[in-house]
Amino acid sequence: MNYWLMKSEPSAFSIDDLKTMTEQTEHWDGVRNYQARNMMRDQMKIGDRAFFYHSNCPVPGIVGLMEVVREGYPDHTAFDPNSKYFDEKSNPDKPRWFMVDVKYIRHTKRVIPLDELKALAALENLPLVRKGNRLSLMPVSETEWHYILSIEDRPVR
DNA sequence: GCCAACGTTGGC
DNA sequence: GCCAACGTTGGC
Repeated sequence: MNYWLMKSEPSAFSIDDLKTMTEQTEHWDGVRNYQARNMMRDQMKIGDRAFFYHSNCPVPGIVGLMEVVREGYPDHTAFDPNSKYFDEKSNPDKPRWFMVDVKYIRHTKRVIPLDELKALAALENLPLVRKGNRLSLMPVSETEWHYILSIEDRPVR
C-alpha cells in the first residue's frame, strides 16, 4: 500500500465537503502539474491512503484521511471550456490530465498544523516541509504516515 | 537547447 | 496583499 498527501484549498473543496459527497467520494480534479499528474496516472492504487491537507487558509495542515477508490483516469474538466480547469491542449482522444477518486475515511482528531510538521526531525524529508516545494500531491513514506498518526493525540514540540 | 518573461502556488 | 520559489511558454 502507498501513502500520499493531497492539498486542497478549503475555500474550494474541504474535508467537510468530501464527507458530505454521495458515498463520501469525489474525483480529485484540477491538478495541472506534470509530476502530480504522473503520480495519479501511474502510481496511485485502489486502497492507497492519503492525508487531506488544507492549504492557503488560516491554519494550513493535515485535517483528515482518505482512501483511493478509483485509479487514474482522464480529468474531464480539462475538456470543458466552461471549467476553470479547461485546457485546450487536452482532449478525450489524448488526455493530458488525470485524476483519481478518493473516499473520506475520517477527520484527524485535530488539525495537525504545518508549523508543527515543520518542526519534526522525523519529517524532514517530507516534500511538504521542504523549502520551495509546491507539489499539491506527494508521496508519504510508510514511516512518515505512521509517525504523523502517532502525534494525532498530542503535539510533539 | 537556452533563458527571460510570465503565471501560479501558498505561506505568511 | 506580498513575495519567494518554481513551472511553463515561446522567441531565438
